[in-house]
Amino acid sequence: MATPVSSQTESVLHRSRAGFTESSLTMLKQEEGLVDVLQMEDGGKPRLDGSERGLSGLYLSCFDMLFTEDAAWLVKVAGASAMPSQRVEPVCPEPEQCPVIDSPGLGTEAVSPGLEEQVEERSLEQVQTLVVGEVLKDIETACKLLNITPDPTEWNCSNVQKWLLWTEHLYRLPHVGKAFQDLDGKDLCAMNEEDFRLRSPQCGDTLYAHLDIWKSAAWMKERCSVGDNRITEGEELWSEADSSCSGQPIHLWQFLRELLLKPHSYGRCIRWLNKEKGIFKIEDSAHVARLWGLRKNRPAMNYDKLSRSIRQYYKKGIIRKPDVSQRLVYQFVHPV
DNA sequence: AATTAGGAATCTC
DNA sequence: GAGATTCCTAATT
Repeated sequence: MATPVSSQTESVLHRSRAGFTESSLTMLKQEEGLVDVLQMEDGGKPRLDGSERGLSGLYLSCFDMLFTEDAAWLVKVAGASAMPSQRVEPVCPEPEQCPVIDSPGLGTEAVSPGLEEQVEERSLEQVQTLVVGEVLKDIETACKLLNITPDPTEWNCSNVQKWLLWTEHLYRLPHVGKAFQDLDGKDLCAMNEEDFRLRSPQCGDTLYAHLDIWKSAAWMKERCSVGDNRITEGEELWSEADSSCSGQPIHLWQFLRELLLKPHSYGRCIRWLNKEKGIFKIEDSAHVARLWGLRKNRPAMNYDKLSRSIRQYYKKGIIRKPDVSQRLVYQFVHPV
């Protein structure tokens, strides 16, 4: 695995304009390549459609969108004629060689100065804003699913373990939770990259980089909210009819709705067949069960039990089987 | 083999 | 007590 980040000791002091440290952004950029590799792992078929993506996945989705919807624009932005218009195959064997979005001087010699430069500058800002927005959204989604706060410094030991499990799960890292036992969020945030490596030689650097992204996001959020009551995009999402801030334990049907709300992240494991009628299909029953188990702190959760809970909704008139019954297809009785 | 259905006991808030 | 979990048997796909 590529070492995503190096020498981040001063990163907190050098937040970029968008609020993310240079190292976090570097990692995000490099993940673009990494994700392609990860998604090739089963049977060599690229999986670009949804779940288990997390930050990198959303980041990639963002690029999918740009490439498919406005390929010409992005090619111009990047100033790279070699840029593919579709991301079907991994574009670069080494992450270091991947096209990056805000490299100073990237492609600048190919573009004439003046107006075009300004346009490019603005486009880069737009891309950066887009990426940052997606990262924030993804962190918030993870928070909802794990029932933890976005700010790592507020985590208790159990929250830290949840985050580790989640990150390991998303990025298919080996399980290293034990190496971080009895650490709360403050302890974790106080650790540097070397500390992470000491505790986990295999993926300490990766975990450190991911935590750095979370720290940066929390830092940004705090900065945005100070003296500014305007609702940010993140907070808007946060205030959706969501379970995690109501204090009430989340219901399974709410959880399923939340997953369905994020096709970007979970479309591969659960998706609408007919949103208007509230008909949805569980595409990966084991994965949805795992997510539910994570959310409820029930490691032994499986689809057998989850589906039993869904069936309890039949009598209550919350969920039913659609008129034409299909395997793994259910219908909300009262679609929104 | 996986999914569906529902009874029943138990757990958790 | 509500809602979810766990375990179960039996039927269906």
